[in-house]
Formats: sequence, structure tokens, C-alpha cells
Amino acid sequence: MAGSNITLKQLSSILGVSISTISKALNDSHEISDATKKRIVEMAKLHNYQPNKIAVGLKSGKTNTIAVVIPSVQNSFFARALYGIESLISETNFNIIVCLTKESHAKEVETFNMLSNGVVDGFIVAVCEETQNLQNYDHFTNAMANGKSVVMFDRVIDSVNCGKVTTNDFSALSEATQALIGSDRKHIVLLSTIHKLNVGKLRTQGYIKAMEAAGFSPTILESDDQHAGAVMTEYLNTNSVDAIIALDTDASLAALKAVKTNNKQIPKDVAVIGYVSERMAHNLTPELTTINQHSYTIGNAAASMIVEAIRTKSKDMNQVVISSTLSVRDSS
Amino acid sequence: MAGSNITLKQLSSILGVSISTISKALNDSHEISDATKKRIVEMAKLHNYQPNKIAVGLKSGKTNTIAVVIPSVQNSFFARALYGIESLISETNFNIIVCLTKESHAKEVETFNMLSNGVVDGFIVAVCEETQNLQNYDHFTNAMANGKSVVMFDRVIDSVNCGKVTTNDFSALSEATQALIGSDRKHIVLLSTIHKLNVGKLRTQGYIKAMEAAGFSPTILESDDQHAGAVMTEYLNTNSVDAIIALDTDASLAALKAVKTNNKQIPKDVAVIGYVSERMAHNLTPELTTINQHSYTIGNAAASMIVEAIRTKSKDMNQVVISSTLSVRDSS
DNA sequence: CTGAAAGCGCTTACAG
DNA sequence: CTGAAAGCGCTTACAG
Repeated sequence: MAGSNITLKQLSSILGVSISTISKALNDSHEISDATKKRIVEMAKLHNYQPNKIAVGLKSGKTNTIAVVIPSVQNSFFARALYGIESLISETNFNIIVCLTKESHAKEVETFNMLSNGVVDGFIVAVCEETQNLQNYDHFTNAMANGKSVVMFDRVIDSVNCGKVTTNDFSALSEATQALIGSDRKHIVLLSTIHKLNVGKLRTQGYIKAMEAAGFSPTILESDDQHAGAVMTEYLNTNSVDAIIALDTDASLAALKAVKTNNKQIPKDVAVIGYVSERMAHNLTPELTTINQHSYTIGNAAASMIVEAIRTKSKDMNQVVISSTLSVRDSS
Repeated sequence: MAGSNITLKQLSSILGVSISTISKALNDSHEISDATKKRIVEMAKLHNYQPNKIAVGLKSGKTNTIAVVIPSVQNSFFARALYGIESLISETNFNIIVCLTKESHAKEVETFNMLSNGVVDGFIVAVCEETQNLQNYDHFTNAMANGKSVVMFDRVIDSVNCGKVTTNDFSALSEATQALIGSDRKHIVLLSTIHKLNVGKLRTQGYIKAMEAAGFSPTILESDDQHAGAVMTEYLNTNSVDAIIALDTDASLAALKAVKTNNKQIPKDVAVIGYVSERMAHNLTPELTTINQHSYTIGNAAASMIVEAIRTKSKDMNQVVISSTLSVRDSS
């Protein structure tokens, strides 16, 4: 154990047995007699032999490694989805490499190019904002042309023929809006910091559809993370509002704060529905009604889809929808 | 591009030049003439040649990959530290593999064993709770004996001789406590959901020291994540409290909520100091005074330390302390 | 300036 | 049942 792991070659000279025999014995091949198997396995254990994964990978062309390419991990949705992915993968003999794109197309492309050749067997990806805007998807199709499996989750590109795990963003927002309308809210405002993303657009459309169906005119406030609170506050100062739907964690906290500083009661004067983790929802005042995306389940589904795809080398990828549900708490 | 990446061998038969020459040309060796270099590089580009990292790794014994082994990513400290690690690493030619231990010693050991042989060049680790309790550190020392570099951050084991990045947990809590005492708070309660971790113990000791120095008796409420709110509320019902220090995000939100539901004003009746991300602190009502751990900087420092260690193969590892600072906002 | 050969650590037909 | 040989895709002394 002085400096580096023992190899089959070293084991071979210790035992006076050929490298092939040792390899077979350690892989429990039926070709080897029980007696020698026993000797070899014992000696391997004694020296804490660990097969060199890199060599195995080179030989087999499989690395048992999956890349998870996501924009960020500071967002509770991705953090929890990653947890779901990792939980399933760690039950298999695969490993995961996590790469954060920070919404940069260049970084996403580089990641795919770097890992496509020999490093990973497949990719789980939530497509970054810039890629969605540029509509340049060559890195995905190239990886697939090179025999890698690809599964997209949440941030999905319809025109790329890969596995997909999505949520029902459109109808979840319709339903949430309808629920507010059903409890007599009329001036329902949508606060979005993710209007540039496809998921944001889908959610917005779901809201618009429900509003128009009820004969109300939609009001959409768009802002970046930093200014959501200010934008909301300003709107509250000059308009009557009796409900807010916020499309991510930042917007949700900002909405709660804006209503409170405006001296309105939640939910009496203004109902609030947001997107935050369950744990956080319980610790807010009042406890926040949320659209629950089941991020853990989404991650789990994406992971099981890619493992399946790699194992079966199947080409026809399927599409799974994990429905979001409305968790009604005290804020609505 | 039909099925899998092109190799040097294929390039060799296309160009009618030996594999060695191609390898040298692509690595810009001075041995090769500019003319052939040009030809080779152009053809490689045309066929989108990407060197097989696995083969390079096997040959060189270096993989340019670093494992980041952390308990979780659902905690804003680790999420942001990971962001700091990733940001620095992505500027280098290293990659990171992220492994989540979920506080399980077995998982941590397995991760180190799996990756120690050939897969990674080094480890950045925040030691899991169970390992701290069991005090079994063989997986760390074995990895180091196998020539891998190890850097611990935040969750650190004093007796293991590796690189370390920590924060001044003890003195940060002393100072926060003193600040509360300085503004005439007398009944200061500590709310902890991390009392089993070394960092939790250090923070608690810092609080105790400051309280005792001022002649006050410390009050420490311990709970798991789920019940912090209930524990805090119960205490508030039967005791007089004029300040709370909460040791992580869950405890911080729970403390705010408990005070509000107890119909006390923040900070007039009860001051609150907590541990949450800056972004979240701004979106809470009132804006929360926090002990800011500079998690991004800690991650960055750990990453730069391991890159340095791997590049120089130096054995004497250093220790860096990133000081936490008190960010005073409206809650105190 | 170019190429043949050895080798990184493994696995697996193929011989014996 | 055991072992010699080839090969995964690369790099790098060593010859020419």
C-alpha cells in the first residue's frame, strides 16, 4: 500500500499465476478451479486490490458513469432533482459526474464535447437558458450520434429525439389559477423571474388560459431575481390585487414580503401561491400554498430512464410526465 | 461521425501517416514539420477528433478529475460551496465528480474506495456526520497512501494530515452573541439542529463562552429539522426571551415563524440572528441579520488548494481559515 | 522529421 | 483448468 494500488501484474508475480487466471478468478469465472480462486481472492483481499476503473473502461468501452448537466444547484428544484438522481444511481453500479452550466451555452457545449468521448456513457441534462434562446442543439445530437444516451428533464427541447421527463407546467398553472378564481379572487397577478425559459412560458400560458376562460384579463409582472420584490411592491401600490402566483422561490419570497410591507393580510386581502420546497413552505409565515413539482421524483425518473437506455441500448426513447400538484396551505 | 468518435488509428489510415506522428502533431510537438502538422490538424478538425480521455488517463496515470464528496446539496451552504468549487475548477483543465454521502459513513467509504484507483486525482470532502461520530478515518488515510490529494472543508478532521479550509465558527458565534449583549439583550437562546456536528459544537461553545463572560446563563435548544419550530414555540410560551441565534437555515426560518406566531415583534421584542443565504435574507420579513459564512469563497479556496496540491504533488498541506462575518439587517 | 515498439491495467477469445 | 496473445486508445522513449 506504499504509494499506489496493487495491480494484476503485481498480484501475478506474488502468486506465481498468470494475469489472465487472476483476472478470471476475481471475476468469478467458471473456468477457474475453486482452489485457485480461493487463493487468489484471499491474496487480493489481503493487498486490498481494487480494479483500475479507467483500464476496465478503456477495455470495455463502457465507463458506468453518467453526466448530470444542470444550470445550477442553488435552486431548490435542481438541488432536489439531483438528490433524486443520485439516490437512484447510487443503487446501481453507475457513478455520476455533475457539471454546472450556469446557463451558459458555451459551457454546456464544452461539457458535452469533453465527456462524449470515453468519459461517460450518457447524459442527464436540463437545457440551459442560453441554449434555449440560441436554438443550437448540435452538441446533443452529436453526443447521440456518438452512441451516448441522453435524457432531458424539466428543461426539454421538443425537436431533439431523446428521453424526456417533464412536468405539466401548463395545466398546473391553469389549475392553480382556477383554484384562486374558484375562491372568488378576481385580480390575480403572475410574478415571474423565469420568463425567458420555456417552462416559464408554459406556466404563463396556463395562467393566461385560465384567466381568459373566466373573463379576467391577465397581468404578468416580469423581473430578474434581484428586483422581483421592488416590481411587486410598485404594482401593489397603484393597483388592486387579491392574489399572486409566483413562479419560483425568489419570486415567492419576494411576493410574501411585498404584500406584508404593503400592510395587506395574507390570505384575507391577498392570496399567494408559490414555488418553494415543502420544507421551506412549512417554515414560512403564513405557511405557503405551493405548486409542488415533485422534483425528487422527476430526478428519479430521469435517472431510471437513462440507466435503462444505457443497459438496453434502445433507441426509441420515451417521454414521462410527472404531474405537479397543488399543496394548499395557509396563504390561499 | 456514425456511431462513435474517430480515433488516431482511423485518422492514421485516412492520412497515410503513423499514429505516433499524428499524436505528436496534435500535441504540437516540435518534432513534427509545420506542413504535416497543418495537414493533420485540419483533418482532425474535419472529423471532429476528440482524444479519448480514458485512454489518456490510463497512459498518464492522471485523470484530471477531482471528486467532491459532500453530505448533501439541499443545504444552501453546500450548494453554494459547490458552486465556488465548480467555478474555480471549470477555469482549469480539471473536471469534478460530485458524490453525495447523505451523512452515511458506509457511502463515504465506498466512494473513496471506488474512486481512489484510477478514477480521480484527488478529493475535496466535507466529512459526514456518521464518520465524525464513528471516528473511523481509514478511507482518508488510504486514499492519501495511494497518492491521492485530499482537502477537507467545513467538516474537518483535525487528526488527518490533509489540506483544510475552515471557518472561525467559535469566534463568529462569540461575536454575534456579544453584539446582542451589546444591544442590551439578556435572554439569548441558541436554537440548533446541528448539535451532532463538530461545527455545531464549535458554534455552541462560542455562544456559551460569550454568555458566561457576560454573566448570563446559556440556553441551548436542540432539535431535528422537523421540530425546530415546535421546540422554539414551546420555549417561548413559558420563558422570557429577547434574542435567538439559529444555527442553520431550517432553524432560522423556524425561529422567525415561532416569534411571529407568539405575537412578538422582531426585533423590538426579540432579535433574531440566523444562518441563511444572502439572497434569502433579503427576501425575508424582516430582513434577517445573518452570520455569513462566505460559502462561495470557502469552496473556491478548497478547489484552489487541491489543484495546487495535485500539480505540485506537495505533501505538506496547509490550512486556511475563511472568517465568517456578521451581516446586520433588520432582525436585530 | 517520421515511424515501429513498448506499455498504461485490464478482459477475452484462443490454445494447450 | 491455466496461460500466451491481442487489443481498448493513447503517449513516448528510441531508431532511422
